[in-house]
Amino acid sequence: MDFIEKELKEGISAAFKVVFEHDLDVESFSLQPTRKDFEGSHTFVMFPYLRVTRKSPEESGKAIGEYLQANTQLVSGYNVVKGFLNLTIADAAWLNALQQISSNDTYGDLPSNGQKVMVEFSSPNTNKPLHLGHLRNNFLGDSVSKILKAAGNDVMKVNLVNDRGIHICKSMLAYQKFGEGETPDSSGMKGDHLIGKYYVKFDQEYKKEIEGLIHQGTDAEEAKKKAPSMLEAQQMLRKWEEGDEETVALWKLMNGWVFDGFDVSYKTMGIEFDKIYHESDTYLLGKDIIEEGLDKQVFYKKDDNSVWADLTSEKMDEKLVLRGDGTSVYITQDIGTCELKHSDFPFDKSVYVVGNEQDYHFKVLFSIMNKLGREYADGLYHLSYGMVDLPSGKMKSREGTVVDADDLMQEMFDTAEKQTRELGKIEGLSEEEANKLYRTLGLGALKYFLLKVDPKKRMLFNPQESIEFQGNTGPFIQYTHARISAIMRRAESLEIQSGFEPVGIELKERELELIHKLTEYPKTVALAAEDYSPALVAQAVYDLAKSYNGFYQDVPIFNEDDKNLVRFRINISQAVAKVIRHGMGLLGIDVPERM
RNA sequence: GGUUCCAUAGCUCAACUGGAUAGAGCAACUGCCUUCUAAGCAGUAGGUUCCAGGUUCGAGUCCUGGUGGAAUCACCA
Repeated sequence: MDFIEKELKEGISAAFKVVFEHDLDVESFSLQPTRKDFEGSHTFVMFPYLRVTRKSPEESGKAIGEYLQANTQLVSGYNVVKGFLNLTIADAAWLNALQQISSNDTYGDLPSNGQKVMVEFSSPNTNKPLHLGHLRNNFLGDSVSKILKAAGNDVMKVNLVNDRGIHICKSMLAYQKFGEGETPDSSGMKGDHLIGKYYVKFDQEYKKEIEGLIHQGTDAEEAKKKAPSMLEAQQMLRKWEEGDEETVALWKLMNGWVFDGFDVSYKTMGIEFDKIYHESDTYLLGKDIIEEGLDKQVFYKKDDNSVWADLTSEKMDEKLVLRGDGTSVYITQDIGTCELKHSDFPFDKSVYVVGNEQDYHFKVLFSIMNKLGREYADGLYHLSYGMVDLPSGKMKSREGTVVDADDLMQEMFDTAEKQTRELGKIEGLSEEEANKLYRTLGLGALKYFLLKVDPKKRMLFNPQESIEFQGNTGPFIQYTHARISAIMRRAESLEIQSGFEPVGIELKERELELIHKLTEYPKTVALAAEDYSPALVAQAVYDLAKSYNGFYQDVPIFNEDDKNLVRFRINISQAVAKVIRHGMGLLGIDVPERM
């Protein structure tokens, strides 16, 4: 909380004590920003306290306002409309706040809270390339990690790669049959795209076989199970699990290609992990915990030897945790992996960035960890984000209705280049600088587009209407930063010293608005961390940039006789740029010095 | 069918967690580049917040019941 708000709340609390002889806990209420149509910046709502004041809302507000104005340096005026007490803060306090912000190089970073947080995201399958949905996942996970870190947590970013299983075998099988020794080098394709091609190929063949069987009179469900391709894929999975040399060699070869491809994509996205888990190493985990659960009577056995968890008391169903033949299912692995993660990094919180289609799975998982008596179970959190829809509906890899991640990023870079050229803004840039700028802008537009929406909500992406560079967009905010950079360059060339004297300055509306927004920024970071919501940061940074552009339009910076005022306005600009850079950084977006 | 989530301007999204006259961007229309970057700024128009009740001084937000949509309810992952 910034000191203006802190002092204000303490003042209000003191006012209640003196005027109404009532103890009002500072933590028990909050102030809200005053609506634009009224005088003032902070508003206190009187309605909830009328029982205490035993006066009309207007009289109560007036009494508090009067006290604050008379007894604090902070409040220079007030007005009461209905039950809303609007408070005006003295210019000196705002100027003081700006100086504090300016002198703080890590403004926006909150003090350490000693909490360890693990964030798991991305978690791709190695049988197909990344698509738009993965982009939302990756950007979200990366941004949330950065926000949590800024909010004072010790953060560990992990990626659990799903590199084994029947879906991988499908690609392998199709490659064996139709691949003819093709490699990423020979085909000129990125490894993940090459493998994806064979995954689609498998599905086509498989569908043909099903149709053939149905034509011969087999019913649909039966045909899906009996199709030769599927039987072969299952056979291959068994061979893989037995460690068959030839199968494992092919698996390693093809996975290697995919990883090379993914590395390129992650690099383009600007995303890194602290640790990578492979499901091929972890898929057998969890069985010993199932044993433990049986001993503790958290689980029970059925006649066929299969093991179950009964969650009916928590309005969920029974859940299979181990098959009758002793092999594991999805949740078995997750139970084991959860334990492994905690022993690797004893977290207070563990965040799973996974789509909301798995809501039920995680509810079950967390409930089981809880029943098993894991003290860390309360810290498990499913960051459940909504799907990205296309106008045609949901994306499906197998049906080819996906927006490919690499293609989309390239399109964004191309669009950025086109727009930059059209606006004639490449003058004076080297080829290398220009290319870097296109990437910064293109990726900024894309990340901002996906992160500005509340993660929990599903969102729509229309490929026909390309992502904008004007309005509420990444490039708009980047542009604001570039503008300020230009001002800083000019200030430097004019040898204007930084810093200003906080006296004799009468704040303009636009200046006050900017400082007010700057002071609220740390609160936004804290709230974004609490809600796991980069959207809050995006909104705040956009608001700030929007305000700055208004200021830029209305208020001259250099064309001003009072040199102290010039320095003050440069100081504001610098502080705004600092917060924009910090906020965009939390979204994983770079800001350019010129554009 | 059960469970969970969602429904706000023509479109994409906000609304500080129950506060004042519901805000931005895009699209449409008007203005503003011989002064610091027009990827900008200012303005016009656009709303029965899906419907019907309820709680409250106050409801887009909470409760109940509808309508419409999505996800999930696998010995797939």
